[in-house]
Amino acid sequence: MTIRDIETPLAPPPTPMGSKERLVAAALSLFQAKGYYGVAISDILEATDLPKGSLYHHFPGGKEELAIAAVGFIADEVDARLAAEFGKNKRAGAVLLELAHECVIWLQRSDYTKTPLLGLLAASPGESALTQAICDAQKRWLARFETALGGTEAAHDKACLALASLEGGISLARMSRSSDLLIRSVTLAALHINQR
Amino acid sequence: MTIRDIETPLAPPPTPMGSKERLVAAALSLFQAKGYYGVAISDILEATDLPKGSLYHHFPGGKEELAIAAVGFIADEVDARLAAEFGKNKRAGAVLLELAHECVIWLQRSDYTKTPLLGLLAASPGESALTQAICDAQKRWLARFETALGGTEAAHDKACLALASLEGGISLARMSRSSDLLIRSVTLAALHINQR
DNA sequence: GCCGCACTAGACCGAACGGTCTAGATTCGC
DNA sequence: GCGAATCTAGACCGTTCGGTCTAGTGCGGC
Repeated sequence: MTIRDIETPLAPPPTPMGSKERLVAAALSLFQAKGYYGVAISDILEATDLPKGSLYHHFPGGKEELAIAAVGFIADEVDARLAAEFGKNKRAGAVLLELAHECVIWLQRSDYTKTPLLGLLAASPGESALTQAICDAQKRWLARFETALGGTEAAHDKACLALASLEGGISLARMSRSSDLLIRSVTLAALHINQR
Repeated sequence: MTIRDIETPLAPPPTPMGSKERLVAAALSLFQAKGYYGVAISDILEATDLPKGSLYHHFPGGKEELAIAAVGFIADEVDARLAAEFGKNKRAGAVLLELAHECVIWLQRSDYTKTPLLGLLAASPGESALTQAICDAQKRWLARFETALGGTEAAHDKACLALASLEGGISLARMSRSSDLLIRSVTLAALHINQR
């Protein structure tokens, strides 16, 4: 695993990443693969080829602060993506499908080791700031779907189904090492969401 | 955390559990809360009040073998439950809802620290026997839904949606510390599944 | 030139990790 | 009653963990 394996979903970095950005990118990638406890600081340092001093300079809060930054990064990334897609007046089901297809690509690229969104990061210390950050990210994504679907009570339900089928589908896909189950569950969910 | 906090979903143990069963039960409960890497052997021993010698006597393969046993336990438990429910000729949507409601109870009982099914255990060493065991469990549950839904291609799709919405919904619920999102996504999925 | 600051570099620390091993207790067939 | 098998008990081991700390490096303004 080197820093080159880590790609931001859209917009490959035009400027060479600084140490801080590289740490966040590597941390995100590793956490998505093995969860919070499964990743050692030394793993992250190895992936970035940076010494310990750099990490604790940029993230005095250590592992948890870095993890929170990683969550914030992916949260922003996906949120911006959702905003852009919905801005084109796309139907919610179509946006969900698009997001799912991108997740499939990530899954395949990582040989089904990485969980694209936040799934595995949920294996984190309970009641911590990290858990809160993950929760916030999910709330933001949920809200995007909800407002795009009209903001009604039914829209809320549909948004829940969208996100749940996506996260759940990713989990099933990663375990079975095949994107099939993810595609199936998400397309069916998209179908239902697009109905009025 | 004591052994008393751990409850099998149905059938509270009539006979006092032996050391081996207690280890499996405690391990399952802890793994569901913090994932594979998040649980130390010492945590399990503390929860069961058993010495290390006992663990390595019953599970010479150590942590991973114990985790596999825990996965097998919950897999059988849920599988048997599904078989029983489907045996009553219940509609798949109704069975899904029932399972979800049981998950809600577990979530609430654990104050949203435990992930009822296998979600968090997915944070496990890739390519291991443990990952395989998790995958097998999910395959079995999926097959139950699939055959109950008629065994067609559409049935397969619906089964995927059922499991994905359940696992995904659990994840959302745990993070938000509220069963609301789980209920919403699962009821919507159940609705769709019951349609022909 | 040179001072100050942001950052790199990695030795070092105590604690906790998973796992091994030997000694003792208990239970069982006979 | 007794010996073997099963299980409990916990000291012990080497490794790795997250985190601290001091020394050094490079680059900016002045």
